[in-house]
Amino acid sequence: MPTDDEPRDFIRRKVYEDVRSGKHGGKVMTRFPPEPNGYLHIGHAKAICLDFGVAEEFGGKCNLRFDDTNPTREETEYVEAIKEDIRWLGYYWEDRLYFASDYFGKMYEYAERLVEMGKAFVCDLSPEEVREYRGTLTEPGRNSPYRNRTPEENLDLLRRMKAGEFPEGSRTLRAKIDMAHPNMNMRDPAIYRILHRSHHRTGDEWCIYPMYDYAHCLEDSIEGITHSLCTLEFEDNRPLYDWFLDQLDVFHPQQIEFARLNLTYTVLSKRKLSRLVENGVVDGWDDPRMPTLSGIRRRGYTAESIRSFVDKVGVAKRESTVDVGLLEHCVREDLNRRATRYMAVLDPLKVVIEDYPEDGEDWLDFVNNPEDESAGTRKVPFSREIYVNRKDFMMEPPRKFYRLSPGREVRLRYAYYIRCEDVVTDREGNVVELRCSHDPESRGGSTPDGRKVRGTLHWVSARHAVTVEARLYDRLFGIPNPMKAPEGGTFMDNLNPDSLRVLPEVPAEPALASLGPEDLIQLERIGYFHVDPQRSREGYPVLNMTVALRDSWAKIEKKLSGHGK
RNA sequence: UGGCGAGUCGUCCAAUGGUAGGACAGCGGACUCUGGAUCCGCCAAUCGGGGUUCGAAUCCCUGCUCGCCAGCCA
Repeated sequence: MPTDDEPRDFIRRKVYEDVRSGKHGGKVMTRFPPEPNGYLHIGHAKAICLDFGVAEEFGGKCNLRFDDTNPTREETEYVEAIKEDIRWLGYYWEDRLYFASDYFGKMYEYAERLVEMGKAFVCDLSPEEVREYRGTLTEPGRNSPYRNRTPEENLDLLRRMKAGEFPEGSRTLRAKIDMAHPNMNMRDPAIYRILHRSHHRTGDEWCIYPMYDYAHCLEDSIEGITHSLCTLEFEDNRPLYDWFLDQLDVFHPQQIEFARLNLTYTVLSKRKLSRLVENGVVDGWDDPRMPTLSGIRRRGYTAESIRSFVDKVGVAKRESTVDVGLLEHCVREDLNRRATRYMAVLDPLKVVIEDYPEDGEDWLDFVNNPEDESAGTRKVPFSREIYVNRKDFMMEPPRKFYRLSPGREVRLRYAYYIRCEDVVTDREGNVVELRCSHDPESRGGSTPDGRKVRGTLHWVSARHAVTVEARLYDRLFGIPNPMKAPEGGTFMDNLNPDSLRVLPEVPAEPALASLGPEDLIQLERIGYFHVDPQRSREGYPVLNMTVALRDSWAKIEKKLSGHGK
């Protein structure tokens, strides 16, 4: 329980006050209630961190409960994937794994009770008729002609519904509230519908299934949930949540709503995400470009960075869209601390050190992680022919360009100072090779004379290089709000065509060949990468770019070209 | 023209009658063997109009804007 500082948001403040005032004996119990019909995404991470976090902070517990009340769309496959995602995020439900379907019996008993109390009735209206009778936002609805059936008749009908005597969709059990209520949810909402479907857990035991509003409040009540946290769109459902619990006179949790997470350059809805998968825009639910937890994980995001992100985003009731840049900041922050540094050259340009012995070789000390001294050093091979990045050379450098150009001296990271003596071009004038000299005094990366060299380049010894694959990812959508579609278009029209670039033959230092699966690394001066557990093969790691390093040269470059024109 | 909810720097979150603060982004600088990291600084906001008060982002009135709700989905 937070001691010195005040609760961080309105939910924690409410819980804090309830605990202090002794409500529920000062106990806190929450739940994370996913429907097992799809994969979890970063938006769910916010809910998970809130549900589990609040419980943890106030000495309570959080249940994992699958809200499986609709057999037409739920599957066991999702149950396992969801459990894995939550575990990965670092939250534990211990032995508190529940299913709404565990309570079907109890819920049915309660339904009979409502019928006996005259608070629910069996309605024979068709779905179309129900819609007509419901009225509109501005006009009241009309009572169902079946609304006045006696409790005895209703009970008999309900039992026969349960026994499977009626076809799917022919009848419903409805709450008897008020067809003129300004809140549509209170206009005699359905409690049970007939569905002759096998359920992933209860099989064919049931052919009537409870609706969300009826089921959810009872699930919470049965589990003794004190604070039932959900998103804003359920605000209108709260009166109904309370109504059922009041009628039944059972333990009454409090539902509290908060704004769901939205992200720029991203879509976060199962429907839209599945459209990306179905249309082959991405490789699957765990494509590293997907905002699903499995995708993000494969991309190389750490659980810690997600939790830190959720923490920074905060919780409120205002609908908002968080800059995806904040997420990127959070991974960089975490990865900077923990990623081992390596060198690889994405766009190689050959450099020959002319005054270096033909078959010479040198193993130089490379700092594994400047942020973590305990990570130590390793040896990296150097030789006469190396690769540097093509963009680190310019024939005619603009102002403030500190890298290689004719006659210019730069440092090779942890190796030598080299000077560009000559440039080899092909017929079209393309630079194909650089001829350089080196200063033997500069071995390791500095000279006794203390001379200043501004540019430091990463490099790979050609003779020693191993080959890796690099997969460079960019935002899936090209504009901040993908939903802002052109006339007659959809969010699919806003896809970024360059969201994936594959470089199958990247020369890299030898150490990269022996990376373990799921290693988190930094390729110096490029970005953070994650060894793809599915695509990598022995000796040929496939590196997913998690996020690029901040690139202030790119900014300067942009500004220079902007002013130049 | 029904009900519910929300409006604070570009973005996200604080301040709950007493100096509008933090984070990200942006801009400038220092430092640096990653143009990374780090450090310092700067820019930048209370939806409008009335009112109450010594004092209002906060309370009252009024207007405006945005979101959600008419599944036998959750």
